Amino acid sequence: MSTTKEMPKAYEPSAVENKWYPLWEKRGYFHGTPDPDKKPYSIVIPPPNVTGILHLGHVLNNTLQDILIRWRKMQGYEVSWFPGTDHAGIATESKVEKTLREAGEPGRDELGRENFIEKVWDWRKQYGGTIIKQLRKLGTACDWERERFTMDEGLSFAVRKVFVELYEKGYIYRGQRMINWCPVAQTALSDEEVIYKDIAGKFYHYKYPLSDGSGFLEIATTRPETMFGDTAVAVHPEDERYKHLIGRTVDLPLTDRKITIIADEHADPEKGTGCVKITPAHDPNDFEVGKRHNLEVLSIMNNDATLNSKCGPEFDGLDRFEARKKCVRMLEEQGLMLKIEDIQHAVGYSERGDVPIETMVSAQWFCNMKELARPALEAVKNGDIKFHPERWSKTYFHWMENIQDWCISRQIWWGHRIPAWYNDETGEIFVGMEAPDEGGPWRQEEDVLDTWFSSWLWPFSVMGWPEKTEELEYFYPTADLVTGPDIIFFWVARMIMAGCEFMDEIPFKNVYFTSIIRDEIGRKLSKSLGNSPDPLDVIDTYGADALRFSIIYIAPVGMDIRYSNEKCELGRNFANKLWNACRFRQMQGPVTEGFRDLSGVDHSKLTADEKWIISWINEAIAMTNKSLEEFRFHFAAHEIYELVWNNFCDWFIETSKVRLWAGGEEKQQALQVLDFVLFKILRLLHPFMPFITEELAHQMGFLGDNETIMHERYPQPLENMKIPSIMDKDPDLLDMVEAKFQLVRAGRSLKANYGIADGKKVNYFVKAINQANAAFLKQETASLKTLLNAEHVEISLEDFDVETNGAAPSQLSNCGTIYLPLKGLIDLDEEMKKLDKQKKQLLGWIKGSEAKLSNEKFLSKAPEKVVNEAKEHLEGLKHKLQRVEELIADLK
RNA sequence: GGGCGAUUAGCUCAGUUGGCUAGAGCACUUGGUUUACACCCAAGUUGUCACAGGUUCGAGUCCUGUAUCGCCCACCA
Repeated sequence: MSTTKEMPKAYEPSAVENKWYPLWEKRGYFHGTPDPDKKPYSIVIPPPNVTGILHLGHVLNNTLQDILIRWRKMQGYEVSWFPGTDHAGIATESKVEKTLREAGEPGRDELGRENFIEKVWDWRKQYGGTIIKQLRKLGTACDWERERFTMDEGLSFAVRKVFVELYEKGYIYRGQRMINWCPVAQTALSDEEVIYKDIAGKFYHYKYPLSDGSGFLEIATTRPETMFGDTAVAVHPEDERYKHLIGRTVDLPLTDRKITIIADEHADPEKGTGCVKITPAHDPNDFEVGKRHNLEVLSIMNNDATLNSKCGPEFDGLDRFEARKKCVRMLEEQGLMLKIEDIQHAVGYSERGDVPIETMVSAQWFCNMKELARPALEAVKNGDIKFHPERWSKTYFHWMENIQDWCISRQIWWGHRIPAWYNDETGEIFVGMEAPDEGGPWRQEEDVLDTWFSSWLWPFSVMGWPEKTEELEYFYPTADLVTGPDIIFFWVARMIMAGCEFMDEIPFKNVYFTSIIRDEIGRKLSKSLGNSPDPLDVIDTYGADALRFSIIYIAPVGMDIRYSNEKCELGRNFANKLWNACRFRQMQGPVTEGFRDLSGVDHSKLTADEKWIISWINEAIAMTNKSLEEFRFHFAAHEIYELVWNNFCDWFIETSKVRLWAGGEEKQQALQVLDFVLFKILRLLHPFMPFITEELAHQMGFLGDNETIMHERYPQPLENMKIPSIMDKDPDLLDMVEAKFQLVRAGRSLKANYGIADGKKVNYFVKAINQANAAFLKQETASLKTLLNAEHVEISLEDFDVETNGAAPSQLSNCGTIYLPLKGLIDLDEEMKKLDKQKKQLLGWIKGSEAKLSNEKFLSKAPEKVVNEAKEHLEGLKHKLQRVEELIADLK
């Protein structure tokens, strides 16, 4: 592999990204096959809606999964990330309807069921792959050969099988019940699809006159138009105000009906007027009251939420909100309206249609979840499944412990048609995998299933269930699930239930809940607000790696992210920094043989700086692996960022220049260490920034044309690498290296304070604090000269000679005091001020420290280690004070 | 009404079983084209850790309460 081609000065992501992804895919690197010699690691993607286009939520979510997949793969697991899309019944159906409408083509009802469904399939063929293509731009290592769609043959078969099984068990049933109805999509919805919003509304108080003319009842409601469906008025049985009226009737205004006053505990004497109008067909509570009292269930609404003929000719066909106005007006005209109050109240909205839903009674299919919930609840309680952050389990428990029957039928066409057939002659219902083969007037159920009724099988249906496939055997259960907390009920809970029920095994061991992404000022990202950046634009501008890294870097665990495109500069700059570090290395010569294991280096000859960087990389390796184990992604990102930028680039590369410029053996060793560290960094970073790391590993000559960084082992702490001489921990040595850097900072600071350009060569004098440091610093003179950009650095145990050199500005550090002799140019006032300030500060700290150490209780109760540290600390402070006082004396 | 979370530098946030003289990035100030990088380097400035109590030798970290903001759940007429 040639490494002589010069790298461009700045990293240019798009060419690199477009080159590698197709290669990776073509070479099958993303594909996992059952291998008994390896441990399996699998993830199923939360299938995006087939109508979807990539947004930042997907970016975060899929980057996290990709990090896990690539990391585990490099750790030696056989991995497979099962991708696919969800048919998203209501969303897709309305999307296609809209498309047809806009194209002026015949609409859904005109086309009829068969033709319309065909149109949806056409649409899916044409546009359904959009998000899948977009995911590739992000670099996701999905096992594309295993891509599935929730309406594929196999998955549809699984859905039918599950339906039949649950029906036979008696969990699934058909019944007349109160459901949520979306007037826009004109279908039933599950409870989870209803979003409650606090809305400003009116509270209407008006009269229901007693039929005998002896007075009236005052009732209060937010929805007067539902009065056409009233079949009773309820009062509390113990309510003294109304007790005597129970059993009598009122004249229902605007109608010619009389309704009975009934006694029911539902009526709360404390609330409103204590009288409640009962509308069994349109209110869940009233429905229950109606059942208790055998009241007529009087439906007054059409499917599009207009009133029906039961409401009389004046209201028939009128929209519910129009009807409300008209009702109010008529009540006022008839002198029945008492008062209208403004109130804030929660109104259920349909997720899709964004209009208030209607609760109404309807014949639908339901699934009783009680038994299914039991083992699923247990699985999280006993820790078989862990939530991260853990607190989400509370939400889960609460929902699962109060789980309601799931309304699973939808009055749309796009989806899995319910495998039930009605015999109109006999009234029989047949439920089975296929239509009943005996003759007869069997008619299949028109309804389809809730989309989530296929999604909840995803972890095993993608692997071929109910067939006992090799994949299922090997990759199930999956390891980790990465998803948003907003679908904990819709999806996560139900998958756990389905896994326990149909596989007899949990579907995943860990669930990581991602942050919710908001804009800079904390608003949710949405198309209508126009605050939702297109990730593809971001990738164009900054690069996929930059986007990935930035979003991980800024994502706090379990909290919302405040995102803005500018934040991607962080990732872009980081990528560029890494690029240039490699570029620098490459300019020094071809790759060395020791880039994997430092094999060309006599370990006993490693310099202090080299040991220092190796110890740091070791630390970073340990921390990164640990952080990923714990799903602390941003921690890992910070760890690597700091390693690369602060430790490697700012210090190590700079100090290694001494040895590189020296040439010969010294240079060879320096190159080996640089290669060794860089190759570790690239591998460490690969899961986060897959493109640039692959590119650089090749550019640097670490890998050949037919190799990939994905097949390299993820770095492990060096203890496992049998390089004992590197790891013979010499804590004093590492401390001395740190102290050296501190000394360098002090020296640079002196320069800056005196307005001397950083590049100007100067002379320094260093008084070391002791023999050991003096010896060390002497040995490091060349390094100091380079780092300080100095002509000369004199290391001594003697005092700086004020007599001959004149007073010089100085700075303390942990290994010595550094002086910048300026031949009389010193600003004495400034120096005195600086030293005075330091002295005051030191005195303050010493006082605090002494107080602490003279506290008997501290000495007796604090751990010995803490006490000793405090003592050492005080010694250090006193020593520093002494040195400051000497400097002050010198100035005088 | 119940539950959960947040409150730390101008902004966005770290701070993992209590040991901090409270950190990072961005922004800001000053200087800099040193043979990797101006997507850069160097040197700086910036804080009653929301408030009030408590536990402790020691609290940003634990406990109680208060305030503000946000999210979720709940059938309220």
